[in-house]
Amino acid sequence: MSSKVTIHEVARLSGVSIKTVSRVLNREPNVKTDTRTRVQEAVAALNYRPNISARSLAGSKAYLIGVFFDNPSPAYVTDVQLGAIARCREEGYHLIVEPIDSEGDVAAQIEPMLSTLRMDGVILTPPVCDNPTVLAVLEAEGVPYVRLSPDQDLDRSAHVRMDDVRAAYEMTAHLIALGHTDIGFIKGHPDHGASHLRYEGYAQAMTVHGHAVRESHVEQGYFSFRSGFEAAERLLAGDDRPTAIFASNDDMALGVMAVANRLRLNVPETLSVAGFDDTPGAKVVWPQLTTVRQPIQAMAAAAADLLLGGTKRGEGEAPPSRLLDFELVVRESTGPVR
Amino acid sequence: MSSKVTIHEVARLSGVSIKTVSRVLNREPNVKTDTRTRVQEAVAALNYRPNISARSLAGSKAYLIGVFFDNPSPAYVTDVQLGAIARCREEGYHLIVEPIDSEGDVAAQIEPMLSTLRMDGVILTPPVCDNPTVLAVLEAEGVPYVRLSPDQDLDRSAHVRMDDVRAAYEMTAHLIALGHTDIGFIKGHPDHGASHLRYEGYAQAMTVHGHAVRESHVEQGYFSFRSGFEAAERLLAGDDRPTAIFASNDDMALGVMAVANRLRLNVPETLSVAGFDDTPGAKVVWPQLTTVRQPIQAMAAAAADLLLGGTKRGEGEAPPSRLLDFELVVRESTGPVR
DNA sequence: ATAAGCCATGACAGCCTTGTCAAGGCGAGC
DNA sequence: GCTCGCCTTGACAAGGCTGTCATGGCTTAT
Repeated sequence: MSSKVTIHEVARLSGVSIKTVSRVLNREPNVKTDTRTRVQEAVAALNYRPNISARSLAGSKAYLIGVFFDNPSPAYVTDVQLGAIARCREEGYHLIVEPIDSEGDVAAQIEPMLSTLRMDGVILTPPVCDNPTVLAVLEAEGVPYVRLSPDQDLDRSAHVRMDDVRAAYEMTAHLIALGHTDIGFIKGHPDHGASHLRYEGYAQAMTVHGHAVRESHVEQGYFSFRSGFEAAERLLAGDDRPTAIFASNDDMALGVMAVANRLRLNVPETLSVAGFDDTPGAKVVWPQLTTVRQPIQAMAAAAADLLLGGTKRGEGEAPPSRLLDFELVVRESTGPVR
Repeated sequence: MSSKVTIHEVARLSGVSIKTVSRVLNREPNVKTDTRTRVQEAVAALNYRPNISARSLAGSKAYLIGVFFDNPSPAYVTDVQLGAIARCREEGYHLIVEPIDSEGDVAAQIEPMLSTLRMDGVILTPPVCDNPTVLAVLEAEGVPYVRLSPDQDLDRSAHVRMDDVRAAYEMTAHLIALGHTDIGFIKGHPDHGASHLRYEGYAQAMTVHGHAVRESHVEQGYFSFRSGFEAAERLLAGDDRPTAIFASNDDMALGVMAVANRLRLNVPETLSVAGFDDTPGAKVVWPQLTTVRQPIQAMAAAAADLLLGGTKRGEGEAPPSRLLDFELVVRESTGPVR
C-alpha cells in the first residue's frame, strides 16, 4: 500500500488547519509550541511525507539540486555525489545527476532540463565548471550554481576550491625533508589551471629550500598514464637522473612507476615517486603511492551548503567561496634518499 | 529570465485548447495530424517545456527514476548512471541517485524518499539488489524496480544480467587456445553469487578441453587487490607453478601482476594473467590486462528500458529479464605458452 | 436515409501544497 | 478600561498540468 497520506489527514488528526500543518512542516515561526508538538505527533503517527511535486508547484522550491558532470574520473564523480547528498538529505533535498556531453550542443542539453525541472541549484564539476556556455545558460535561466575547483573567472560565481599551490609545496617539502635535492617534476595538461598551480607550489618549495629547479628535470605531461610514462622515460634516461619524481597527478605517477619497474629501479630505495589526487589506482600499485588527497566529498558538501543557503549572500557582495584543506597521504613510494 | 512559458500560451498561439496541447505533448492518439503539427510548431516557437512538478501532481507519473547503490566501485556506479540516463532522456525522465548505507537502517533511508518523490521506478545495483529489506520496502510501496546482476531470487523481479559462466568459460578457452594447460584460478568472494558462476565457467572449460582442475591451483580470494596478491604468492611459490592465472576480477589480477613483478616473472612470456570486469585499472598497468568487459552501460539502459515499459508485462507472467552479451578484451597480459 | 459509433476536441474539476490575507485572542501602554 | 499591535490560526486561491466526461461532426452499418 503505497501510503498516500495527505496533509489533510494530518490536519484532521491533530485538530488544526492544513495551513498550520504546513507551517510546522516548514519550520515557520509563530506556531505555539503546544500546537507544533501535536502536529508533529500526528505526522509521525500517520507516517506522513509531503508530496514534493505539490510542494514545488505551490511554492518556489523544487527540492532538487543538480550535479552536472563531464568528468572522466568515475571516482571523482561518485565522491561529489556522495558529498553533495550528505548535505542535501539534511534539508530534504534530492540530487539529480546530469552527465553533460561537452562535445555536443551543451545549451540544448541543459536548457530543457533546467526549464523542466526548475532545480534550486546546480553543482558544476571540472571541466564543465569552466564551460562558458554552461555558465551563460545557467545565468540566463536564473539558476544558482556553485563550481568545484574552477580554473577561470573565480569571481563570476560561488565556488569551492582546494589550495593546489600549498599542497604541491608541501609534497615537495616532504621529499626535501627525506633528503632529496634533485627532484624531477612532471607538469599536467597545460589547459588545466591546476597544472600551473601545482608547478608553482613545487617551484616555490624548491626555491625556498635553496634547491635549483632544473629545467631538464621538469617535463611536460598531460595528466595521462601514457604521458607520465613517456616523461619518466626521458627523466630517467641518462645517468644524471633525479632521486625523486613528483608527478602532478596519480595517473602520471603510475606511469613513472611502470618505467621504474622496467628499468629495475627500486621504488622507493632508488627512486621516490609522488603523485597527486589519491585516485583508486594509487593503492592498487606496489608500492602504494604517496599522494595528495583532495577532500572531494567535503568540497561537494560545501558546495551544496552554499546552494542551500548555508551562507546568505548580500547584494553586491562577491560570490561566496570556500577553500578547503588537502591531506598529504604518505605511503610507500617515497623514502629517504640513499 | 527563467522563461516560464505555460501550456496556456502554447494553446493560445496554436488556437487549440490546453487539453489538446497536452495530448500532443503526451503523444496521445486521436489528434489530427494537422493539429498536432500546429501545436508542435507553437511549442518550438515559444520554447515551451512542461513543468514536471505540475505534470506529476496532476498525473500519475513523476518522471523520475531512482538509482540506488551501495557499490564500492565508482566506475561501475558511473557507468550505470550513464547507461540509465541515456535511455531516460529519450522519454523525458530524470535520474535521482541515492546512495544507500547498507550498514544503517535501510528502510528508514529509502521509505521517506519513496513516499516523498513517488518515483516511477528504481534501478538496483549489486549489492543492494540482493538486500531483502530494500526489496520488501519497494514492494510495500508499490514502486517497480529492476535489479542489475542479482544473485538470489531471480524470479522475484525484473532483472538484467550477464552470462558470467559463459564469460569465464570463454576466457579459460582463450588461455587454452594459447597452449596453456595448467591454469590457476582465483575465486571471488564467496558471498557474491558471481564468484560461483565464474568458477563454474572456468571448471567447465577445463573439463571440456580435457584438462584437470587442480585443487592446488585454485585459490580462494575476496575480490580485493590484497587477496589476489596473497593468492598469487601461494600459487607462484613453488616450482610447480601454473603458466597462466585467471583471477575472477581485475583487482585480484592486478595483485597477481604485482607478485609476478616482484618475482621477476615476465608477463606474459612466463606467466599469462587474466582478469574480469575491465576496470579502469586494467589499462593503467603494464602490460595491460586481458579481461572480460561487462556491458554495464547497456545493462543499465536495458534496466531503464524495462522500467519505462519497453516490455509490457502481462498479469501473472514471470517478471521480464534480459541477458546481455559480454566482451572478451584481449590485451597484452596473456600470451602463448612457452 | 437513419441509427450507431468513432474521432477530434474542449470544459472543468482535481492533484497537494504554499502564499496571501483576514480574523480572533491577548498582553502592553496610556 | 480601552486602543494598538503582535501572535496564532484559518479560509481560500493559486500553481500548471492531466483525467474525466461531454460535445459535435463525420463515417459506417443497416
